[in-house]
Amino acid sequence: MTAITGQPAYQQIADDLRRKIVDGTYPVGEPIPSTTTLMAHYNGSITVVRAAIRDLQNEGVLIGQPGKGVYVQEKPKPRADVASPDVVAQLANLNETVQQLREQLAATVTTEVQELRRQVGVLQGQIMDLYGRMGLPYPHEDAGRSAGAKPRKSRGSATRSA
Amino acid sequence: MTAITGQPAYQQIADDLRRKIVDGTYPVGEPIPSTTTLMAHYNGSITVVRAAIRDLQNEGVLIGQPGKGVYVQEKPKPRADVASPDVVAQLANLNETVQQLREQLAATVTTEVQELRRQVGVLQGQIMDLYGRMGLPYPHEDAGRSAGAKPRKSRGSATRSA
DNA sequence: GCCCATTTGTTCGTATGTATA
DNA sequence: TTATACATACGAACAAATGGG
Repeated sequence: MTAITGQPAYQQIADDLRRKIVDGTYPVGEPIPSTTTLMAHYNGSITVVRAAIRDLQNEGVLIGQPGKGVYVQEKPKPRADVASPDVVAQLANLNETVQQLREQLAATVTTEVQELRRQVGVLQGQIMDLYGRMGLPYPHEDAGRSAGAKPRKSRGSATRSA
Repeated sequence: MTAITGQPAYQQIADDLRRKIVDGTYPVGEPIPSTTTLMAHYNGSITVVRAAIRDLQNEGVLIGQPGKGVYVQEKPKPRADVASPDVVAQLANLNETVQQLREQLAATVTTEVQELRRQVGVLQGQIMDLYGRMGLPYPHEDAGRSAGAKPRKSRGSATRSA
């Protein structure tokens, strides 16, 4: 269930729980699903689920009662003694998340897609070679596409993962 | 090292670290002992030591830097008012936005890349067929590069789609 | 009152990833 | 390359509290 956004799974779960608390999916004063249920829902281990719950408990959003459940706390956060990295931290976290998403998207495009394009170029070169050997003209299957007279050279070792 | 005071070991360790930070045993700006050292000092498992450190990190007292250490953080003690409903609503909105962005990006990228992969596979099959029909060897040495399968060594079940 | 299933809380151990030196 | 250190994640076990037979 947790995506591959570069963010830890337990933070993703914590954010999702936070959202569901704010929008009323988990009403104030009532318990959220049990740890076992959440494990099945997010398809995650007990570690990440409990880490997410513990974070929200430290923030004062949730409160656990052994033998019963984890309840949504009515009082928002009357924390004065310890600073309030709460909202600021969440905002910073979200900004960083967006940044990471963009970076990951760029990385995916620049690696996967470029590699695929390189392979297409190689294949086009091989096709032209075959048609040349057969003495046939290269059929420009697609209008407008000049069908690259020169396949991308891409000599030497391309991106290689040992 | 942790006594039998009815309090959890990780809280005792957290309190002890807090005390040592306040009294200057661990000065501001300098790192506390490593996790391994603290494990030996308190004669506790890595779990309780890391739980204590994590609590202090959530409180803003400590900050960890992977590869270096966990440093005592200077705390200006903002004591600001917390969590106006306006900010909460904005946070919820941002969380939802990020969630939707993740899904959209994942879907788009996967579909595009998968389509490219399929096309490459078709082309490769056709080329090999053509080379075979002509009785020519498939030029592996020239440029052909099979970059489809990446060896992954995922151990347990990490993220499955439910 | 007692047993039992459920649930949270704590603790143990371990593996892996990543950053730093 | 190697070693250290933090961060995340997996799994397991036990205790304590709760509630229903």
